[in-house]
Amino acid sequence: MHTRRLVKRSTLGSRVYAPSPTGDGAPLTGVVQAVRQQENRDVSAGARRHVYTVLMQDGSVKEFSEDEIAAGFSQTPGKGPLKSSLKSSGNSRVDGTASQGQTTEAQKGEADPLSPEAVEGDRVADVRKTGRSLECPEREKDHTRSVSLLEQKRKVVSSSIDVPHARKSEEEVDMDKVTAAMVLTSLSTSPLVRSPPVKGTEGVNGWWKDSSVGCFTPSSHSSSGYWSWSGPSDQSNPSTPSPPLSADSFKPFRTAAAHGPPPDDAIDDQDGSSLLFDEPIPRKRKNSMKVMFKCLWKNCGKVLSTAAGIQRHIRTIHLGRNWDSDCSDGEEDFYYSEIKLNTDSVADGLSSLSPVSPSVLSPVPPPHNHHKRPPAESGNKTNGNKENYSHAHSNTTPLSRSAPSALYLIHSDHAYQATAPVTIPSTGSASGPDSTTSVLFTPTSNSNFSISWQSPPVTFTGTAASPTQSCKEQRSQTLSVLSSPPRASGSLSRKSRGEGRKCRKVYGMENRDMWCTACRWKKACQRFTD
DNA sequence: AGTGCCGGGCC
DNA sequence: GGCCCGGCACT
Ligand SMILES: [Zn+2]
Repeated sequence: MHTRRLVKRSTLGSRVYAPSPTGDGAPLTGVVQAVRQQENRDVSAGARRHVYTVLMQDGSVKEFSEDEIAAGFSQTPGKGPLKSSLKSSGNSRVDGTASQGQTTEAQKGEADPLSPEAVEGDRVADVRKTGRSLECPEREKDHTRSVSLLEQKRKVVSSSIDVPHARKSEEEVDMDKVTAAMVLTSLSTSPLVRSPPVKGTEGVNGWWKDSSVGCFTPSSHSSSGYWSWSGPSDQSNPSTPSPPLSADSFKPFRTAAAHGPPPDDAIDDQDGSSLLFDEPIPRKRKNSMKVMFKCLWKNCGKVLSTAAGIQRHIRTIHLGRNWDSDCSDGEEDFYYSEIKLNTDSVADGLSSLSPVSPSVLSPVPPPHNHHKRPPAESGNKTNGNKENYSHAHSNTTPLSRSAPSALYLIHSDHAYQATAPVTIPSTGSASGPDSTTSVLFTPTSNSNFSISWQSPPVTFTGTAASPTQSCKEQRSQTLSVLSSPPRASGSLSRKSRGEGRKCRKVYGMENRDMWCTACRWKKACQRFTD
């Protein structure tokens, strides 16, 4: 509704890049203090152009023409075709009509080649205007495209935020996210190395920090408590105590969803221009995710939709092997990672971003392989069991190696422990020590874990029937774990259902009275919590 | 089709 | 509150 975001107000207060006085070097940033319009049919812009009075970062005040500033913009670091998230939609104004002139126009001049699905630059200008550290990286987007469709939706600020100085292109950031995620996982889970400091990868750290502040802010908090919650514990969530919008909010690449502004509402608020409210969205538990696989090889951001594809890609392109699909030693696993995204819109963005161009900061590839970067070969031929946690498995680093696996084992173990003790109504199973029970409980589906603790990995040493699948699971788990900041720990983005059996299953409908009350009331089981 | 459980309604 | 259940996500 009343969305009115004022029409393109001037860009006063906006931060802009201006050509460096010396003519060449890096552009300086400054804040627009005033804007003047001049009649002067100049070249490009059409009838009029603006002159900006900019307060430079060094304190001086200068005037720049539209073009100059524009140039500054376009040379912004990343040249990413990134598209990302902005969800444009314009309710009432937003679209291009209104604001003609300004920065937008200039930008368009040079940035559109890449991403077709860009959003309108307008929006960008808008945001920028707030003066607050701008964030959304989507500076260069073409505006040409008929965004009309998009515009129909509500406009939401992108989830990715970018700090002006950050010199990375969006894609780089994306890659880094993935990479860092991996790093963090392996490290943080390692019993030996508990501290977060990821040494040697400060670059990664850097963005991680940045993005967590500006980009994602997963405000997930699900009242994971018992059904008799004692109030949602919003730990230190600075933002509004708003209702649990999305529990599944952060997928690494989740960008502004087609619906509300969930992930970044916090940001939005600060932005001061939160025009939209959350729509009704009655129950949003829907999860139409799409899985993509991204190559983590240095400077390669290839994204494919199938694991096989990406594996092949890595094997042939990066590892220099050429045999076919099926026989792999599993090494490729280390060089790609799975990413989930919901709906197509996002997918588009990713794909468009795949053609990476080597730029300043190169993403750090899977840290643990760090040394083994050069096309190594099947060093440890643990055999192609991709059933594993991609990394950590046949790895060289002792540390990382033990970490994740340990974690998983423990985890599963724990889970079983919880259930095992339960006395199953049916048989008395005369002498049924652990072995018996375990057998009993082993769920056929996610047997990866359980098996490993019980019997030698022989099981899957052979040829993994459906590697991708299990792989997938692993990864997703991994990702979700790390994508959530430490504090949000308790709440996973979702509660991967299934897992342990609950009262109903254990006791059966017949013995309903044996269920815990929660179960009886169709609430979250209290007896068998996962 | 079955399970787990959220959101709600009724008392 | 206790209790029940519609309905949905997920398997
Ligand atoms: Zn129960």
